[in-house]
Amino acid sequence: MSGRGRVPSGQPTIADVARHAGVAVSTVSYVLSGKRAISELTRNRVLASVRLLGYHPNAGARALASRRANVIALVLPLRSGIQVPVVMQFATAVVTSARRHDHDVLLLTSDEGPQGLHRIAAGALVDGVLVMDVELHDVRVPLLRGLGRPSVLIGLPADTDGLTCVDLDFHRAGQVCVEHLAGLGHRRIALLGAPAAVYDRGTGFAHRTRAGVVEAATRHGVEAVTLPCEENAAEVRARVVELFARQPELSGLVVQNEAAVGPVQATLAALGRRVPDDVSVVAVCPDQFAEHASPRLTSVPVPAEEIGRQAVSLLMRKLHDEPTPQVTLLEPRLTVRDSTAAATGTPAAYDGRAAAR
Amino acid sequence: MSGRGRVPSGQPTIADVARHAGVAVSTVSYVLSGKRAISELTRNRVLASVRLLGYHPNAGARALASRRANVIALVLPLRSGIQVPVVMQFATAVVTSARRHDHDVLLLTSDEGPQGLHRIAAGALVDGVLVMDVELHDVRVPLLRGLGRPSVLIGLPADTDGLTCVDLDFHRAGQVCVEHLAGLGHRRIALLGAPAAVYDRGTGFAHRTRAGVVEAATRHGVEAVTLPCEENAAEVRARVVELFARQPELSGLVVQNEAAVGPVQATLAALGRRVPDDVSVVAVCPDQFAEHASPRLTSVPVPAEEIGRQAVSLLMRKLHDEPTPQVTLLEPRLTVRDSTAAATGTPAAYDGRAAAR
DNA sequence: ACGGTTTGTCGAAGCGCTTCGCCAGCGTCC
DNA sequence: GGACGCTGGCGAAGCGCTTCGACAAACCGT
Repeated sequence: MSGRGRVPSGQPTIADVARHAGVAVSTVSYVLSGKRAISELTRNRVLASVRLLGYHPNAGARALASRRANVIALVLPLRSGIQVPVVMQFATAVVTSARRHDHDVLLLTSDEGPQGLHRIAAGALVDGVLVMDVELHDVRVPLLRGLGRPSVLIGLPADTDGLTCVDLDFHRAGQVCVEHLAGLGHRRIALLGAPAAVYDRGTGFAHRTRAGVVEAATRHGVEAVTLPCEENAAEVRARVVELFARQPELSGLVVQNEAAVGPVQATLAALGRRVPDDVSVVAVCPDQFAEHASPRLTSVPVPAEEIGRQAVSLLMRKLHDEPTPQVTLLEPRLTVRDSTAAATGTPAAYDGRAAAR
Repeated sequence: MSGRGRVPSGQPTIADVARHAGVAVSTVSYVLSGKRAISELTRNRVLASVRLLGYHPNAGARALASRRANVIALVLPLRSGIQVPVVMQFATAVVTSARRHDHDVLLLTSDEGPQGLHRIAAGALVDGVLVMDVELHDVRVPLLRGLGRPSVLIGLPADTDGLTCVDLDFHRAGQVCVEHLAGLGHRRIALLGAPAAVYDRGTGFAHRTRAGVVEAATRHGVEAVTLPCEENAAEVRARVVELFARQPELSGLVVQNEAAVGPVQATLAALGRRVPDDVSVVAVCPDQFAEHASPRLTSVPVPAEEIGRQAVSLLMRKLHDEPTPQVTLLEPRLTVRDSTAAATGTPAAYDGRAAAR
């Protein structure tokens, strides 16, 4: 009379495997998790049954019983001024790394905002959270602190206390670009940066790069101008023209704006300035992009893949209650290609007080 | 003596809510799901307790009991020749729509391959699957057919039997571009397409666009050349130069390759061909991209957002066992901007047998 | 030969939720 | 006024898994 009979799911359960292998359910569980010693003989019988029946543990049941979902959340930005290909690279690196740690990735967009994070975490849908594109004073930071689940940030907020953050060392990246140009003898350079909105909302990487550029320029006695730059061709052209109007002797350009790279090259060509003969260009952009430009660009790539991998492994460490550093900054590396060359300008152009500006 | 005492999770459970509201657990459940009538009075008491305690249902428990995870999988490509920004737009549209249907999105990359899909589906981690970038003879298609979970494909495989597919009508898109150019009087045009690899692996959109272009050209008595095109600037330049070598009278260009658009414009400028005075250019690319180019490009955008929304709502329909059409093709729309204009070439150039080729 | 470990396995108690069946109380209709 | 149908609510049985404690059996040293 008890036949309440819900339809069986179709998928074999751990009980089916146990029955088929002639062991207890718990034994199957221990074989699969390896949390207790099981004899070779039993293990093999169980594994054979698993394969034969095509058994896959039910994720919900597992999560419920073990209090671990084996899923992490990835919060991606979808705003303007975002380097789309970098985000994609990053996302795929995260998914791939997470899989290596036997986790899946739940995708969230920033626009669901803080309460999205809360919902996910409180509902135990995910064990931890990866947040990308963190701003200096990000509203999500306080939330993350009290989330009750481990999290790792990509990017550096102003106050990193109690957090775990990973990012490229953009300050150093700015320096590296300048040092490269300075080493080639360039004495008047400019940084063509991200759109103004990106600076305005306090996005760390833009500010840090600019600071690095300015600092290194000062240190090397190089005159440096920094300018934000929108992402449309006309605007880029205007900015470049403006730069050369302000400083005709300009011979080095650092471009941290993927969308601007093409237009910059076009504009320089139109102005009759050859790259790298008259103007050297260093870009902060993905390697692939730099390779495909013409001439191939000397660049400092954002190592999205490595940041992704690092972020995941830091998060895994936190999930296992292991200690993690608060801040992990990756060393930038500059790849020299065909867009930079030694300065040819008259040395007189460098009058010794260039660093003053 | 029963105090086996696992640590309580910290999060309030449905039992806590029930106790606090002075009702049965099932009543709380019914209030929250709305699956049975509950009096206004009780409902309000329960909802108040929910808010007060900050209750969020446990996703795992819910999935286990209801056999629905309220999660869908999104399989994204990470191969070359992929229009990255389109993919991103698409992904965010999917996440946003899914949230509107009270679902979350699990991100998979194609490289985990078929067994990744199987793992996810068999483990009941997701209720349904969205697969992007489907090829004509995609290995995943047979798998999807036997997956036991609903799925929706973005893109059109050769055989759509028993499937549900959404895509832009690329064949029509090809036609629309040609019709626009033909309408402006252009009689010799070319399609600069995706990288050769994309055609080789049988990616539907590339083939369909090309077919549409060829078909419409034939129909309108326009001479059309189609050429694949790699994504680096030097290669693009070579292709464009080649095109004009083969056909000096060329006055219309359809570009279906986002990365090529910039270099195409640069090359045309270098060849002394003005856009749109000498050559009209139509691009198949995101609107944003077309807006940011200079001159602004007449374009047929891939409506990633709408495809994403459609895909999600089709999947939801399948999850509720409602019937869905096998193929949903979205009508392309062409936006005229500044890169196309009436042909100025000598009418003599059109000798009446142009359609022959 | 006998306590004491170790090793391998089992049974059962949940994890937090949904859903089914049941029933008390009411208004309704001949 | 008794049979009937609704409404609103309750209790309990799972969903499929993990994990704890128990416990035979094998193995040890003495």
